[in-house]
Amino acid sequence: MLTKAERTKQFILETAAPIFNQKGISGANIDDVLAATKLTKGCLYGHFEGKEDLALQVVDHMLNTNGEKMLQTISKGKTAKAKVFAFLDFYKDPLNTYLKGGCPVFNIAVESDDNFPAVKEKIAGVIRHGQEVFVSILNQGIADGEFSDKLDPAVYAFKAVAAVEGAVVMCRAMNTAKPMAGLLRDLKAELESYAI
Amino acid sequence: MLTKAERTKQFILETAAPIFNQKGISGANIDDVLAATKLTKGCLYGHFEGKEDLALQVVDHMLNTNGEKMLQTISKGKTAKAKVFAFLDFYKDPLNTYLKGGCPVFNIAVESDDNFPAVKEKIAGVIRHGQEVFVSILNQGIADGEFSDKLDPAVYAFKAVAAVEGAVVMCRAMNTAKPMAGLLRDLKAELESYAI
DNA sequence: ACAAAAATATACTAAAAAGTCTAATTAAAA
DNA sequence: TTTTAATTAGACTTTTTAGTATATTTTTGT
Repeated sequence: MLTKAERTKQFILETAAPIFNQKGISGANIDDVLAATKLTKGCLYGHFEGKEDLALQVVDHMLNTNGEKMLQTISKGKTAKAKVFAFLDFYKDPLNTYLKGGCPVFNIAVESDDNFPAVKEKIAGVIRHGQEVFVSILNQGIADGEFSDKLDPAVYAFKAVAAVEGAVVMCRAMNTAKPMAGLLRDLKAELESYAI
Repeated sequence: MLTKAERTKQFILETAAPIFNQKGISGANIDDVLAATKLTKGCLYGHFEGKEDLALQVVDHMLNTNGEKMLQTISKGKTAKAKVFAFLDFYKDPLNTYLKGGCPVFNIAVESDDNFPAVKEKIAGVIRHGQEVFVSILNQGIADGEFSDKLDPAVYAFKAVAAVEGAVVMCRAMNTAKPMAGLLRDLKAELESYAI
């Protein structure tokens, strides 16, 4: 069983995640977290060295959770095509993301870009790894005779992720999920055009 | 001729733009702007009511400049295809954007999403308008017999912008422009596949 | 059940950031 | 060119936010 302190820390991370995802690292403040958790400074500073430490651990928590959710989603598909479709469908409701505030990977990527080099490095790793997984799924699909070798895995993987992530931002700004539906249909159709 | 005050204000906006684009509205502070402009508080507060007013006007300035640059870029192309290609090439060097810190539209979209409703509305308008322009260019291309009517303007326009904007963020995070090149080639090839 | 250790509450201090005020300088119109 | 209005400098105040220190309570192992 988890110790009380471990549970408290976990609780802080989970409660702080949507705050940081929505307000960003610069925009979020300690008092927001205290208000949301209904804990006090003494408690929070017992678990984290300061705001920077908290932010870093919240970021880690968000990225880990996101990675797990993604992996779980993809693993539901048996074929390469099913995996890619599952990935795409993960983004079908950009206005109601599992974590309030949209995709943490992108949100953090934008904010960390010129401000938090350590965080930026972490995000770069997440993106690179995601691309590797995506590419290897497509390669497997080609090897299994599921797709023609005319399909360029690296190009499709990058386009799919970039488009879908960009679409989340655009849909959220415009407050409509409609264009996302068209995009997902299109990306699926393109992949199917390589089906053998 | 511009009055001195007008020039000073313009100078402040131009100097503050990259600061806000890189650090965000929450992350940027007045002292950053004062340091960069080498002006003093009295001066700055003579031109702006406060940080919020400054931020709003900087955002406007960035969006206007971006819109002009985009329009200018697109208008260089005579045919619909040339216009779209020009648009796409606008993003070919995501690591060295004309405004330091990447695309202001996306940066602002991400930050304003859950924090600055007024700014978010403005961004939504910019995105919507961009889509309208893009779609009408493609429609013109179809009308002119440049493209087959199999091309779905709304879908292509949304995908192109989402992908290219998403790609900017990903490339910047990973610190490489390489995948962008592949994406642009792919988006161009797809458009050309509709050429008559 | 009890003692030691850990966790939490509260009041406090420190630092950073925003914003104000008055004097001086400088630009623009008569 | 002079005079009035606008602009700018710089020190000051206020507010917000981060962080600390100590007392108290609660866990946890014996």
